[in-house]
Amino acid sequence: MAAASGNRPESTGRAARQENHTMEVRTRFAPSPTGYMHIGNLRTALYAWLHARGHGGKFILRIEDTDQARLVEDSVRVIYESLAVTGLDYDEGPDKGGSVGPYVQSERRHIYREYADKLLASGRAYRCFCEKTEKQEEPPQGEEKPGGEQDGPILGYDGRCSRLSESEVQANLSKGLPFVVRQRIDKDGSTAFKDFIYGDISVENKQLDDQILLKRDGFPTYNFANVVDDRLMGITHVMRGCEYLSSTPKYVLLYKAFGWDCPEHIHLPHILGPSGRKLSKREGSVALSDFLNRGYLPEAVLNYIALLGWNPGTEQEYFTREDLVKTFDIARIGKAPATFDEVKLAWLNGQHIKALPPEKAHELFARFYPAELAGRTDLAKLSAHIQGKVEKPSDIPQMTAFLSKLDEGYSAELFVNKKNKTTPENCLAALGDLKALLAGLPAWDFASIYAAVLGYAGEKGLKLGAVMWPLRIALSGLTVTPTGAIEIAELLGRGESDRRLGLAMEKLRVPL
RNA sequence: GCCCCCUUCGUCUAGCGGCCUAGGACGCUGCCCUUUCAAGGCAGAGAUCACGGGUUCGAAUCCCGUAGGGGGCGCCA
Repeated sequence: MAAASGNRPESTGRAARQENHTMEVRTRFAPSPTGYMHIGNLRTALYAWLHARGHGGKFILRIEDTDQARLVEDSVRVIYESLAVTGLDYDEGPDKGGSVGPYVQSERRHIYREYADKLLASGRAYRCFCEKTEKQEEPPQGEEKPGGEQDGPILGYDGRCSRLSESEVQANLSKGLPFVVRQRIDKDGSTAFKDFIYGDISVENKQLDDQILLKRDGFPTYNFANVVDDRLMGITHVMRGCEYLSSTPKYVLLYKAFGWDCPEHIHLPHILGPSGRKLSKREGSVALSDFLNRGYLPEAVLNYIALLGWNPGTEQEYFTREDLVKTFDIARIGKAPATFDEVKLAWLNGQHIKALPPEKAHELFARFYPAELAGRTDLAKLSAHIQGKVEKPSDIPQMTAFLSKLDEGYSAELFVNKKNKTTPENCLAALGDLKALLAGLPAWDFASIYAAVLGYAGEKGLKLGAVMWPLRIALSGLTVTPTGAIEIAELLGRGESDRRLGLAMEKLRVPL
């Protein structure tokens, strides 16, 4: 106990957070099959996985498919693939088995019914025969709310069926009326729990609705299935987004109703999109596949999202998956939401690309080379040249377009550069000399071309940059290229290099 | 509307009462470099720690309030 704060609620500062090491750590990732892996969910999975792996515990995959209306075909496969590609391996799951299965909620309906019956028997739950009340649709975005007074839905269920007599219930039942099972919540007092990240959270019970446990179709709600499953599966640390923070007291009440101890609750701060709202599809990429398709490495994505809401307490930012396992600590998860910044992700991706063995980098880049480049240049060599500077492989087609086709309309003004003291005149002269020099070269490889250019610069008393500048532009039509000028010449080949040099000279003969 | 949570450079963050004239990273700017740009190395700009009160010899750090932001209030998860 942190005594520093006297008899005030305990500090939620990091030093005050202590872990319970008495039992084996079991964490779970419990996605619902939506058809794609949301980057925020992936972070939740990552943290849960890291915590299990870092403590020699078990990581469990559970599929939460209790919403029959929203089933998306093939979406469980997306979950498997996402976890596989990111290396978040699980010890128990639908396709792995385990002693507390099944691991798909739709296959556990008899279990939920059994537990709902227990609650019904003890009076902690009741049958509700009321009409279905669904959430009304939000008004379309950007539309004025007339009167300006109708924000938010009206507060919950009035609990009328909780007062039904036993005979009334039996009568309804024999009439075959459909019903849901609701949790009976005493509206007096308040319910508190201690979140590992956010500290003491307390909500007045009158704020809590008699939540539905079993739906009309017999499927459990998330609320109910979650509590039952986490308990039955022996989950010690429940990690999930903090949108559940204010409804957790309801879950706590459910644990109490069963006479169960609560697991450790670890609510994670949100990841925000550029607008400051929860990261969502409408403002850019949220699916893991979006990032993978653009050539982000799974490990870089993991590295980046790990840092969104967590930090190691050191200045290290580059982490392999194994580094993360060694370093990750739930005590260093923050409370404030974090904005997703693709620019920094790209930088980190560049760092991970640099660390790749050259074959692996080439394998990654190869997916992005335009077909027309394949026949013209040595792509493996190109990959080696650009490995140090590619951050986002999906940029490759645009970065390398000049190699397969020169944009001949580039402006001769590009040759003028103050720093290198280049003018159209001296560029023309240099290019003329170089063209002749290179044409006579016995071998066409980097070393030979470089030696020739270097020799020429020395002979003329020019800075190398002053020679490279016009050469680069002549060969590429660009002032910025992904590789050095010599590499370009080598990749282009003797004939094409010569042609481009000639073209540049023609351009330079026309006065600006 | 009611409830819960959050608030340090543009962004991710360090910070747990004196080490803070607030540190690091991305981005930005500049310099260095016998390949321009990039990469790499170095340097710099950038935060009156949301605001206002209090506690204290001393507060970014503790307390209270205000504002702003986010989330929840579904037979969705």
